[in-house]
Amino acid sequence: MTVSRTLAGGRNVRPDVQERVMEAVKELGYYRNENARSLRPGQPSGLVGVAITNLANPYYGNFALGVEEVAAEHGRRILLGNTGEDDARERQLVSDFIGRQVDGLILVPTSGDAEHLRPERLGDVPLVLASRRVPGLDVDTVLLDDVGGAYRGTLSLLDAGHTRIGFLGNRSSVFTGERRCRGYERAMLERGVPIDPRIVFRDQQDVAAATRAAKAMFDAADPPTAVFSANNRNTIGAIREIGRRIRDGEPLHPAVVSFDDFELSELMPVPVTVIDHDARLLGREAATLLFSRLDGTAEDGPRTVELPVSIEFP
Amino acid sequence: MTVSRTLAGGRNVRPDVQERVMEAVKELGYYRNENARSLRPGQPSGLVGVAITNLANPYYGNFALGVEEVAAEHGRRILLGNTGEDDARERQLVSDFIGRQVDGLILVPTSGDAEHLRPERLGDVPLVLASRRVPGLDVDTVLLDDVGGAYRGTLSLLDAGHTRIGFLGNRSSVFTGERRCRGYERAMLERGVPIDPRIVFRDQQDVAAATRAAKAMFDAADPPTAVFSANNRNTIGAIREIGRRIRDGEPLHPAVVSFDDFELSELMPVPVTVIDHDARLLGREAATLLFSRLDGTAEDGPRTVELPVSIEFP
DNA sequence: CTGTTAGCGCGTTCAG
DNA sequence: CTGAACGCGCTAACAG
Repeated sequence: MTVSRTLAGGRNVRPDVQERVMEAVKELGYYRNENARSLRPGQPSGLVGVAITNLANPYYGNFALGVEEVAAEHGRRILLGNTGEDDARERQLVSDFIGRQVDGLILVPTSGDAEHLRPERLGDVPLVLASRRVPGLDVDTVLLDDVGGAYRGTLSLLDAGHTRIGFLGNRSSVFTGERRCRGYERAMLERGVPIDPRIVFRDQQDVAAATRAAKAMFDAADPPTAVFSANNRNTIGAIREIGRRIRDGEPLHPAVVSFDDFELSELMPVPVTVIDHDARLLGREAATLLFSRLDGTAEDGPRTVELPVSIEFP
Repeated sequence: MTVSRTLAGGRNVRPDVQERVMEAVKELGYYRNENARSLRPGQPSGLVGVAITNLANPYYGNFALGVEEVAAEHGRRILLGNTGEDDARERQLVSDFIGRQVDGLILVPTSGDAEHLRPERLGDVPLVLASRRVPGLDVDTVLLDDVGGAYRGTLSLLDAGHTRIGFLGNRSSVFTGERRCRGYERAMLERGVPIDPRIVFRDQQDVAAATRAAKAMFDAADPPTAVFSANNRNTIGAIREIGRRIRDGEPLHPAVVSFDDFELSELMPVPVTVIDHDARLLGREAATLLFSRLDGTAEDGPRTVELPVSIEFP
């Protein structure tokens, strides 16, 4: 008991006894068992469960870093799982996290159903969604200004005089894919520029698929003079294809707007406008939302934070 | 008790009772408390502590992914911490991990002392080091073939006729920085090409510093005709500087060899040879080493796995 | 200021 | 096949 009190800060323990305790702790290599500590109901475990879709994507690595930083500032540790866009894996991770008594959950949901995330299934474990929403689930959420960013990016192409603007993006079941396409459509509609479905490609989840889509786009009868790419993977694919054609001597020189930054964008063979944002900040924001919930500092209803994006011209 | 038995597989429980249990579990949203489960000594917690230096680096994101994958295959979860190359933070993370009863530790050590990693401090928690070694600590380790890769990369430049080859790398206290420089030196020595310290820069930890170093290198009296870059961060910095000079009209066209891959390397204004390797595989290998130790399948002594690298010419 | 009692949720062990 | 007793390490609550 005296040991417990000492390690808990030393209230009501004689200083000399505290010292003897600390000495023994060092000597024996004693570590307090954190799991036993949180056995008693109501005691926090100090753990936060984090499930993201793809750690190999630098975007999510930065996101995880942001979460980890804020968690550390609050003396918490994170349990990390990778879902790989797999519903079943997400469900499994969430139940395991709950079984391990996490104090809260931060999730980049894979676009499935919401059954396993309902409050009644989660008990009183607070949940924060990041990057994407889950239909029918009204909880704290951190998003990017996808629609606004895509809208402004597309507008910049229209302002430059382009009227044939191709689109490359995620499949529409992906939340961000849908939103970014909406921003593109809104800008086009607003300016009365028709959208040609033959140069809109919305099914590419990796660089290889994006390269193929770009190929098809430039092989079309009336190829676009500009491309809006809705994410990093599609941008890399598009530029890879454009670069190949330029090396092969094709007189091709489309303008590119990319949602998501990438390194050395200034050295590309065509000018690239970047819609930039900070994944680490998104992670920090998600964690901040969660901890305000845990501290009881939060307001009642579910909150949504939408982080701004910035546009960087070449 | 019957519930416990049912959830443990159902041995010695009547099938109809099992069904009623499962039904109630679903109805009540019951989750077995994994922490209480591992309270009894000798019971594994199913947790692995992972500490890496910088999650924002895609290399370590991939590494973490590899570890997570193998851990998941073994029914384990990972506790993830970011050290940011900070000794104190690493010590703190390790003790917390032990307090949480992790079954094992995987660590990309920050180059400090080894006191807190000694077996007597760790109890019987097995430790695997990745990417780097800790002086005086003889444990299971997964490394890349840094020396060999740097050696072969440098040779390829010498074979192409270059005799003034600059070097950009990490500070020498970083284990991989030291090893990659050794490979460079070995190749130069072997061919009798003198190393000019005025074009050897070994102190750059980020892109900005690398850009400055490249600037100094090309501003030197007798600038190099080729550059060996010891890691991704230095490569990006070097190419950024080279690209800027080419755009400004300088008649500059150095060959570049880069330890670490990066996207769109084929579109660079100068040809880039890449020494490529798989961080995810490194993570998988580290986890495999750890679990073989946990299963008791491992041999006695500490093992070192050195993963090969591949050289990709432009 | 220090020690005792009790109970958190689980699984091992032993009785029925 | 099912249940009761016990103890894992810890701390809130209550003596002393």
